[in-house]
Amino acid sequence: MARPAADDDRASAARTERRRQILDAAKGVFADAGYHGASIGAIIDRAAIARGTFYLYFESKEAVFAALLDEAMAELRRRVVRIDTGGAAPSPEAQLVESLGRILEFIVADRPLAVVLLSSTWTPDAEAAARLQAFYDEIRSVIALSLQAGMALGIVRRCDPVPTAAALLGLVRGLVEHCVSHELDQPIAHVTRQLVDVALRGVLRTPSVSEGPK
Amino acid sequence: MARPAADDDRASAARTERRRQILDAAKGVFADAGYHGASIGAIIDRAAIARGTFYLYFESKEAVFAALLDEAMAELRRRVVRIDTGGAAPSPEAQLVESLGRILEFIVADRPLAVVLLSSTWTPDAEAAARLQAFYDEIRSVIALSLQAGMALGIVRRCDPVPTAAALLGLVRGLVEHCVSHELDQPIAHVTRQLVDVALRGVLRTPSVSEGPK
Amino acid sequence: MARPAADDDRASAARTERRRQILDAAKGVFADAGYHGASIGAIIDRAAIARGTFYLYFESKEAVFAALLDEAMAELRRRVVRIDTGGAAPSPEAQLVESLGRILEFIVADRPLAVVLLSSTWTPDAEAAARLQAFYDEIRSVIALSLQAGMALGIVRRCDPVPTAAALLGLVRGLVEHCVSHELDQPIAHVTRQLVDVALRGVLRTPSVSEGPK
Amino acid sequence: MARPAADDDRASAARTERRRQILDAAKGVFADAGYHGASIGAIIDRAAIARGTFYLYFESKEAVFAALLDEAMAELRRRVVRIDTGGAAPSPEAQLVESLGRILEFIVADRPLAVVLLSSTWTPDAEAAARLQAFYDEIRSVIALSLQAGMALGIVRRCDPVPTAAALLGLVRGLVEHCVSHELDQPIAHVTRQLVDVALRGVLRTPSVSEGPK
DNA sequence: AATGAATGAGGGTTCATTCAT
DNA sequence: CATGAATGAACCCTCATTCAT
Repeated sequence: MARPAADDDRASAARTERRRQILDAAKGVFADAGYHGASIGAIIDRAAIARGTFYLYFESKEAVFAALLDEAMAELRRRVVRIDTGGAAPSPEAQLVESLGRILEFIVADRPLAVVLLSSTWTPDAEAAARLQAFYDEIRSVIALSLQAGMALGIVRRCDPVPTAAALLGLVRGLVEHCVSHELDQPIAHVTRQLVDVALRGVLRTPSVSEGPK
Repeated sequence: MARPAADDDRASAARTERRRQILDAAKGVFADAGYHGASIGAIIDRAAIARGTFYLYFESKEAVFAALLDEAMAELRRRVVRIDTGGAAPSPEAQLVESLGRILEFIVADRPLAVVLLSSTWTPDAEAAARLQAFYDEIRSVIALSLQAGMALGIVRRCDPVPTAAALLGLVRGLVEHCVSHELDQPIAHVTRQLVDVALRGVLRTPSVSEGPK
Repeated sequence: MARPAADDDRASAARTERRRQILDAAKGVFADAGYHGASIGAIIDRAAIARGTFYLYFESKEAVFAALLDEAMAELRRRVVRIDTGGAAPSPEAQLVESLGRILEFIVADRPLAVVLLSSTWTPDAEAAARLQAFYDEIRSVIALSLQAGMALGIVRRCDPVPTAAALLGLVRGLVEHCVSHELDQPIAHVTRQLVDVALRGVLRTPSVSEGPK
Repeated sequence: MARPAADDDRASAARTERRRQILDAAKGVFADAGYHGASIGAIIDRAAIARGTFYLYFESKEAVFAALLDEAMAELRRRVVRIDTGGAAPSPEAQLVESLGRILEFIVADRPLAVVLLSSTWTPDAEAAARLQAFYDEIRSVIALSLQAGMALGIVRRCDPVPTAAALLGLVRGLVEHCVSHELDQPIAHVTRQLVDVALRGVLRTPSVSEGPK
C-alpha cells in the first residue's frame, strides 16, 4: 500500500522467479512419476522450499500441473506456424520441415516436458486431462484445416481430413516418443526429414497411380 | 477326494469367470483413472466383490494391471500378421488394410482397453511400464524389419527404418486415440483406409520429384 | 445314533489324530512367528488341511494356542516331581539333578514348544497369557514350598522363599533359552549339572561363612 | 533465516518432547499387546496425536520399537558396571549388590519397559529380535568373562562359564519378572539381596562336600 | 466330515492440505 | 513471505472367520 513501485516490482520479480523454480521442479517430478505418482513432497524437495511455500504459489497439485501444461501449450503455439502459400514464400514443404524441426527441437530439448505432454492425455484429473485434450484437438484441427486448404490448392490429394489429421498428429508424437526414449543419436534434422517424408509421401517407392475415388 | 471331476470343472469355470469379472472391472477403472489413480476400492466396487476376494485372484494392483496388459498384448499379437509376399497371396496393401482393420476393430471395440494401452507407456511402475515399452518396441521392430524387407524388394522407398517405424506406430496410435476419444461416426474400414493411405502414400497429391539428396 | 460303537471309536481316533496334526503344525508356527505373527493360513498350510477344517477342530486361533499350552503344562507337571526326603530315597540333590534333567530333556527335545513356553508369558491374549502366568505361578509356588521344606529340614539356608523361587525359576528358563537358541554342543547332563551347581551352591568358591541375619 | 537461535532451540525441544510422548505411548502399548499386537492406532490414541504425526517422528512401527529398545539398552548399559577388584574398592560382593540394585530399580520403576525387555526376545521381527538377542548376548558374555576372571582370581569355583552365565542372566530376569508381575511388597534391596545370595552361594545351607567328579 | 471361496474389519503407511509461528 | 509440524482421509494389503457345497 504505502510501498513504492520499485519494491513492488522487485517483489514481483522475486515471486515470478520462485514460481519458475517450483514449476521446474514440478515438471521434473511429473515427468519422473506421472501425475498421480508425483507427490508434493517430491516437488518441494526438488525445489528446496518449505511445504507451506508451495501453497503460496499454487492452489493445489492440480494447479501446478495445469500451469505446466499452459506454459508448454503457449510455447508450442508460438512455434506452430501456418504454412504460407504466398508466391514469395519458400516452398510449402521447406516451410513444413522448418516448422516441425523447431517444434521437435523444443520438445526434445526439454525431456521432462516431453514426457508430461506424451503421458498425460489420459491422466484423468478432469481439469488437466481436458486441458490437454483441448490442446491436441486444437492441433488436430489446425492440421485438418491445412489439409483442406491443401486440397483446395490441389497440393494435397483427396482424403478425409479429420482422421488424416489425427494420423499425422500421431505420427509426430510417435517420433517425439522415439526421440525422447531412445538416446537420440541422430540429428534432429534427419529425424524431421524422415517424418516429413512419411507424412508427405508415405513409404511406398512407386507412388501408386490408382488413386482413384474409393 | 470324494469329489467328482465335474465339480472341479465347474469350480474352475467359476474361478475363471470371477477372474474375468475382476479383470473387466479393473480395466474400466484403469481406463477411468490411470494406474496410480485407480484404487482397489474402485475396482472391487465395480466388480461388486469384497476387498479380500480381489486378493484371492490377484496378488496386487500391479498384478491385475499386468494381467490386463498381457491379455491385450496377446490378443494384439494374434491379430498382427506378417504380410505374405508370396505370389498367390492378395496384394500386400490389401493384406495390410485387412490386418490393420482387424487390429483397430479389436481396440476400438474395447474402449477401456484402448485407453489403458494408450495411456500407460509413461506410467512409471517399473514392471508395467517396462512391459508395455517392450511390447511397443516389439511392434516397432516388426515394422522396421518390414520396411527393410520392403526396401530390399523395391516396394518401399529408401528411408531410415528406425525412426520411420516409430512414426508409423505413432500414426496408428494417433488414429486409435482419435477413434476412441471422439464418438466414431465413420466405419472402421474408412478410417483404416485413410490410415493406410497416409502411411503408404503420404498426403501430397503429385508425388514430388524433388526427393533431394538425403 | 444308529451307528455301532466301533465306528464311533474309529471316527474318534481319526478325529484325535487330526487334532494332533493341527496342534503340531500350530506349535511350529507359533514358535516361528509368535502368537500374533502366526496366521491360520500358515497353520493349515503346515497341517495340509483346508481352511474350514481347522475350525472343525478348534474354535479360534486362541483356542489352539490354549490347547497347546495346556498340553505342554500337563506334560511338564508330569515331569516335575517333589523331592522325596524319605530315608530310603536317593540324596535330594541326586533327585533334583535327575528331575531337572528330565525336564530339560523334554523341553529341549521339542524346540518349538520351548519357544512357545519361553516367548509367550507376555503375549497378551487375556486367556492365554493368564494361563501361562498361572502355570509359572504354580511352578514358583512348588519351588517356594520346597525351599521352605528344605529350610525346615535344615538343608536349605535361610532365605525369603518367594523371590528365591522366582530366581530359581528364572535360572532354569535362562538355561533352557540358552540350550534352545545356541546349537547345543554339550550334553544335557553337563548343562543340568551346571544348573544345579549354581542353584545349590552359587558361583563363589569359598562358601562365605558370614551368612548372618541381614 | 530471520529466525533467532532461540526459536530453533524451542522447536527442537518441542520435537524432543513430542518424540518422548510417542515413545512413552508406544512403550505402554507394546507392553500391553506385544510387538505384533500393538497397533499404530493404539499408539496414536494413547499419545493423542494424529496418524500422520506418528510418521513424522518414526519411520515405522518397527522403528519405534527399535528406538525403545535402544533407549532401554543404553540406560541398562549405563547401569552395568564392571566390578572393581582394586584394593581400595568396596568388596566385590557389595559392588555387585549395589550394581544389581541399580538395575532392578530402573527396570522395576518402568513396568512397561520391563515387559518389553522381557517379552520380546522371541518375537520374530528380524531387526527387533536380533537387536534384543544381541543385547542379551552381550550381557551373557560380560557375565561369562567375569566368571572366568573370578576363577582366575580364585574367587569363583570352577564351572563352565557359558551355561553358567546363561543361568545367572535367567536368574536376574526371573526376579525382574517376579517384581514386575506381582505387586512388589518388598523393598528392592531385599530382593536384590536374595538374588545375590542365590547367585553367589546357592540355596544349600551346608556347602555340600560331595561335589562329586564332574 | 471336509473343503476353500468369500467376506470385511482392521493394520501399516502415504500424502495433499492447513495453520500457528 | 516463509516455514514445517500437524492433520486425517484414503490407500494397499492381510487375515480370522463363515458358509454353501
